[in-house]
Amino acid sequence: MSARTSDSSREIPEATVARLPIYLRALTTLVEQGTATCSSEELAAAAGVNSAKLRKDLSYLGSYGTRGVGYDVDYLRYQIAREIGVTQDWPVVIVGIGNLGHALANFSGFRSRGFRVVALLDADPERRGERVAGVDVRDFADLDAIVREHGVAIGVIATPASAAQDVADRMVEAGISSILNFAPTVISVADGVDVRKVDLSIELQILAYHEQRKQAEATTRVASEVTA
Amino acid sequence: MSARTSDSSREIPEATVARLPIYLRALTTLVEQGTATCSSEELAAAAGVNSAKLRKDLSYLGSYGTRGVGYDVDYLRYQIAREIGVTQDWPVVIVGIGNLGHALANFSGFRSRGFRVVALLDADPERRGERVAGVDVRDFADLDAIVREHGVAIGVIATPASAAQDVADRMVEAGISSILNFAPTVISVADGVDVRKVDLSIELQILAYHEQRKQAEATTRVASEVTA
DNA sequence: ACGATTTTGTTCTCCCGTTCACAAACTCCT
DNA sequence: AGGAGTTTGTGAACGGGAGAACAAAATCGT
Ligand SMILES: NC(=O)c1ccc[n+]([C@@H]2O[C@H](COP(=O)([O-])OP(=O)(O)OC[C@H]3O[C@@H](n4cnc5c(N)ncnc54)[C@H](O)[C@@H]3O)[C@@H](O)[C@H]2O)c1
Ligand SMILES: NC(=O)c1ccc[n+]([C@@H]2O[C@H](COP(=O)([O-])OP(=O)(O)OC[C@H]3O[C@@H](n4cnc5c(N)ncnc54)[C@H](O)[C@@H]3O)[C@@H](O)[C@H]2O)c1
Repeated sequence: MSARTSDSSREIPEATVARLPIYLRALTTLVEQGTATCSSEELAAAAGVNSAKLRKDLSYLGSYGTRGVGYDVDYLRYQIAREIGVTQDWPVVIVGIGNLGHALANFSGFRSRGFRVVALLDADPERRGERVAGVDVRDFADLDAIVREHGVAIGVIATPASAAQDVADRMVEAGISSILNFAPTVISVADGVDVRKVDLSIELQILAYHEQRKQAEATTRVASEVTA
Repeated sequence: MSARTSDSSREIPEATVARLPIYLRALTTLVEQGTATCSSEELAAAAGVNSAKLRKDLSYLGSYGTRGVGYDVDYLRYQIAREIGVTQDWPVVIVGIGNLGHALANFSGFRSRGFRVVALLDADPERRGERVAGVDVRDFADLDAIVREHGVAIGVIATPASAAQDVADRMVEAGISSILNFAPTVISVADGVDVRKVDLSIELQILAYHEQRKQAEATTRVASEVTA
């Protein structure tokens, strides 16, 4: 028997995967408000998307709604959490405990959303011994042991850009196969390793581009009104 | 004469706009290394994209390369910077000076990439008087005055999610028209205002999804090898 | 029991973005 | 000068995602 497609064979489009966490969050808010059911229209509004898109996204997971009624908030929330994989807890290591690393280590959203910081690592001996949010800062050289011990699959890079590629290489070597990179540099990894980046400067520059356009637009409008 | 399209009328696709900052960074690195010219192949490799895509992206800005030679690194860098709008300096305000706000205020990448933090604002009186990276933490109520004084167009939200929508509303009211939101919540704004979000939890959850897939895949592969 | 009403799940169409492939344009060497 | 070699800029084909629109399925009221 050929197991060509895996048993949970539904292939979920990347664009949909990126939105599932948003739906999950919106549903969690609804649960906290005591809402039992909601329509695709309501949930879409809460998530800031088109309702047709929401329904299509959910249809990739299965048929969890009831026509004429809507979705059971708690049930749908569980189904999405299961699909994403956050019903289990993911151990995470953070490398580079400077300004940003401290903020990340203190970030409560990790724990509450299915992630657990099992180690904080830094190359600088000065940093060590410090305790951030209940976790000791340890030597970067301990990476292998920690990954093996906790079965860590996800690593966060918060070092300067110059160190990011090296850290990524060491992570992959240690067995990590998903990396979230905060350093402003492109890192390359072997096939099968996922890298996502969070880049403040890029986001600001995108905003600046549109801002410039808006301002140019406003200027030419005024100019043309004057000449009219 | 109808000024239907603005004078710099080239409409740059959103996907391209999002990549221009990456090219800009790669070019800056090349300049620092003393490289005078580079081919689309080299630059694409540095930026982590396909070279055909790079060339098409650059073609929206104009024809700045030389066939058979490549691109003049410094010239192209300037052209991209101008197109994005980072040849001028953009004043920025950060609201919510907690863990993350401190890290952002200390982030050197702001200054070096065409942005200047002109104010740090917090609603908590306890925070005030503190000086972070040479800027005083001030009352959130001062927002209007600061925006007017410095002509601020870009605002960064680093408050808890519960305050984000309110902060966004106040920002827009004050005249800000581009917002970078770090709070894990959807904020809605009037037409003409751009919002971009940076969301750590979402990024981690996307990684978790793929990680789960990889692990399931590995398990079924082992299983089928055993039965084979 | 049955029609009116609501809301999902899905099909169909359009558009944007990616990639291939190649002619045009430039350099360099003889 | 001219041909060989390189590299850009772009036309064309292709794939995936967004949104409109609607049939199917459920509830509710009578
Ligand atoms: N601070 C921010 O708000 C912010 C925002 C966006 C991006 N970033 C990026 O995040 C990264 C970290 O920023 P930061 O402000 O925290 O910098 P930082 O200098 O305060 O901290 C960097 C830390 O990484 C450690 N480090 C350096 N090399 C290392 C290595 N090879 N292995 C392990 N640890 C190593 C250093 O000892 C230091 O503690 C930078 O790349 C920065 O550009 C920061
Ligand atoms: N710490 C992180 O690494 C991290 C990562 C991702 C996202 N976030 C998000 O960023 C936000 C800030 O995180 P944090 O860890 O810095 O939280 P924090 O509680 O340390 O800081 C929040 C700050 O916002 C201020 N504030 C609250 N309401 C305000 C208002 N109405 N106007 C102005 N200021 C107000 C508070 O006084 C406080 O100083 C949160 O939404 C968090 O979920 C944080």
